[in-house]
Order: sequence, then C-alpha cells, then structure tokens
Amino acid sequence: MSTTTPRLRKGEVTRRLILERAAPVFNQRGYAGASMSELVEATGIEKGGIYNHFGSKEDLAVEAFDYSISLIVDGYAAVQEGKVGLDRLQAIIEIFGNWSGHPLVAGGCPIMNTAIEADDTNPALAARARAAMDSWHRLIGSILKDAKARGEVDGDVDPYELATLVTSTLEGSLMLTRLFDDPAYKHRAVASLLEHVESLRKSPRQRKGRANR
Amino acid sequence: MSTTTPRLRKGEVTRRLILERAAPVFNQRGYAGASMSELVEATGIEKGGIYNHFGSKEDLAVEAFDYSISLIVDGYAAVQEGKVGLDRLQAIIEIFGNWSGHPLVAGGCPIMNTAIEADDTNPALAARARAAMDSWHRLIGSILKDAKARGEVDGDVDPYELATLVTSTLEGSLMLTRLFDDPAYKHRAVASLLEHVESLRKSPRQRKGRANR
DNA sequence: TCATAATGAGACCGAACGGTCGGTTTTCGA
DNA sequence: TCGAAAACCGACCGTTCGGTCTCATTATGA
Repeated sequence: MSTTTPRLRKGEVTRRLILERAAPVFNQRGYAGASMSELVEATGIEKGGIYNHFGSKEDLAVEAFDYSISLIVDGYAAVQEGKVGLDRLQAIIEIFGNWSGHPLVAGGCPIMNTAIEADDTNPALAARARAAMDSWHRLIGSILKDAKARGEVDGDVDPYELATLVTSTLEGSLMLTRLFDDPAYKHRAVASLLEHVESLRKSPRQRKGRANR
Repeated sequence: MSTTTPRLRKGEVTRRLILERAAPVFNQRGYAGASMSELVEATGIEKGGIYNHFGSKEDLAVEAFDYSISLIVDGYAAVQEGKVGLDRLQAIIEIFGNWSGHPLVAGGCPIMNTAIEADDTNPALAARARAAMDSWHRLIGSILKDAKARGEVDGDVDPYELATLVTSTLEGSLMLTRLFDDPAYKHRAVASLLEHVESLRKSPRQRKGRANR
C-alpha cells in the first residue's frame, strides 16, 4: 500500500524464511547430520513446501551457507566503518572475540564447519567454503595493502602470510572455545594477534627499513 | 600360566582390524556421514561381525577415535626423542607441517574434525575430543615447564597462552591446507610459530631477569 | 472480477539407515 | 581329536531417510 512497497512475491518471503531458519540448523548439525524432518520443524514449512523452493537438500544447504556468509560479510563490514588502515584489521580481530553473546550465526564459523565436513565428502559445499575463505583472505589482503599505502607498515610484510596467520589462529581458537565452552581460548588468540599486528606498525625510527628480522 | 600369554585371541585381532580400518572412515566422512555399509566395506567384516565387537555405531566411533588419538600420541612422542626443552616443542611444530605425504590418519586432525562435528550433536564424542585436546595441551605445558627448568625461557611465559596459540594456529592452518589442498598454509603457520617460539628463548644477556615491562 | 499461476500441505515412495538374531563355521584348550 | 565356545555371516527388522506427487488454497495480473 502506502509508500515503498517492495512488492515482494509471497513465495520469495517464504524462501528467505526457510534460508534464515535452515542456516543455523545446517551450521550446528552439519550437512549429513541435519535431516529434512529437522528442517521441516525448524522452518515451520512442510516438506513439499521446502522442495517447492529448493531442488534438493544439497541445494538448500548451499544456499543456506551463502546466506550465513552474507550475514558474516555484513557483520565484518560494519565493524570496519569509519576506520582506516591497520585499525580496520584490528577491529576485525577484536570483534571476533566479542560476538560471544550474539553470534552472527549459531554453531560457530560456517566456513570452518563446512570446510571440515565437506572437504572429503561434498565437493559443492567445499567449493562454496573455498570461495568464502578466498574472499575473507582478499579482505585481509586489501586492508594490508591499504595500510602499506598509508605508510603504516613496511612494504615487505607478506599479505598471504598475515592472512594465513590471522585466519588460522582465529579459527583454531574458535574451535577450542566451542569445544571447551570457554571464551578464554578465543580471547588469548585475539590478544596475541593484536600484539602481532601492532608489531607490524612502522615506528617513526624504523623508517630506514627492517634491520631485525 | 606364563605371565600374560601374548596369545592373541582371534576376536581381538578382528576387533583391532575393525578399529584400524574404521578410524580413517570416520575421520574422513564424519560420524553422521559414515554409514554402517561403508564401514562393512572398509573393514571387510559383515555387519553382524562388527556388532559382535561393538555395541553400537557410536561405541565404534568412540573407540575408533581413541585409536586415532593413540597413533597421534605415538607419532608426536617419537619426534621428541632425544630432544630437550624448547627443541621438543619446535620438533613437534615442524613435524606438523611434514606428514603431508604420510599422515598419521587420513582425513586431517581427528581432534579438530570431531570437535567441529560433535560439539553440538554428540556429547560422547565431544567429551573424547576434549580429553584428547586436554592431553595435547598438557604436553605443551610440560614442555614449557621443562624449558623453564632448564633456564631456556623466562618464568613468566604463560603455558596456557602458548598452548592456545600453538594449537589454534596449527589446527587452523591445517583446515586451510585441506580446504585448498595446498600445504603452503600449513608451512606459513609453522614458520610463524617457530619464529615465535624462538623469540621466547632467553638470550644470554637476558639472564638478569626481565627489566622491561 | 476472475482465470490462472504460484504456493503449501501432507500422504506416499523406494532406498538406505542402524541394529538384531539364528544358524554356520572356525578356533582352541583339554 | 573333539566338542564347547567364540566368531562370523547375512537375511531380516522397523524406522527414517531424501524426494515426489496430487490436490486444496491463496495470491496476482489483466
């Protein structure tokens, strides 16, 4: 009616609702561990209704994964707003240890969960996980490039090295935190990474290049 | 008769064979992803034979996990032989990046795989994963304690911090390496950790105690 | 308004699931 | 050597799996 009718088809609304509700189920129980009957219960949509929108359980899982990733992308985009250079990276690292109470999607990092389950079993899901991880690494790479352009860090800091270190440490610590249900693991990793990133900053007297290794 | 006859019962041989062959199946396909028919195929033992030795699929999975862990414990014990102090830790970190060709058990780290899959779905398996991770952390802690006793590192280096950092980074990088099928991720993490551990060593002129901070 | 396309419910399908069990074969101590 | 115990097989069980299909109902554009 009144202004701004997005004119959303009914079916499209249902489709999105299914994705919203299926995403955490897949993320918590895994692809093989999540059954259609669980998905029916979680979505409130009967099986025929679900299959009206998605061709197969795998199709649904792939789209649900992409939906989860979109939440994460948005979330990490938000925390960088108004920051520049290395501050952006540090903001990302910091927030990683802080959505404990309100995780972006229940069940831990969907990229890691999917990577671990799908690498030997589900090529389609593994490919999406690779794509998501690639984009995450590009984000870190671009931040580092930005920081270099601003003269915050030396040019010889390797973006691959940094992205690998940050990602590995954060993901690994999240695994530990979830396994032991103790955020301390995550906090330790965050502290260590923040320190590491801080150490990359050129101090004024380091201008001459890196003498130490 | 003679003290504990080695005389291995036939059934015990079969039982161990089942565990040996089931372990990589569970590790690669996950608990939910591995079906009894796959296990029958992998072990060469019919279903009735398997259930003759294990009460349920879950029992088998738990014992197979413990078997995988025993391989890992033995493997990491071997690489420390003849080393002392921080060298032990560095040997562990180095070897982590080097069983690429001959992994201890196919499908990646069983602790991480199990932690990721089981934390929200299978309390029994999650508990075993916690126990295994605990023991791993204690190993790192004891190495650090040893290194402190030998005067290699300062007393205020926190063992929890170090164990978390090493474990997180190694596990996370293994996940990346498997996701992209590229050992470079693992190698970068190993290099970074070796450097970090090296930096913990007291240089001779640091003997007086830590004046800074 | 009304024809019709879109949507959703739920009964239904064959296959595969984890698990059981009676019967046969193998093992091994006496 | 022999017989009881151990080990093993594979048909079979009820259940649940992912997926299909028909048929009301609802939404929508002309």
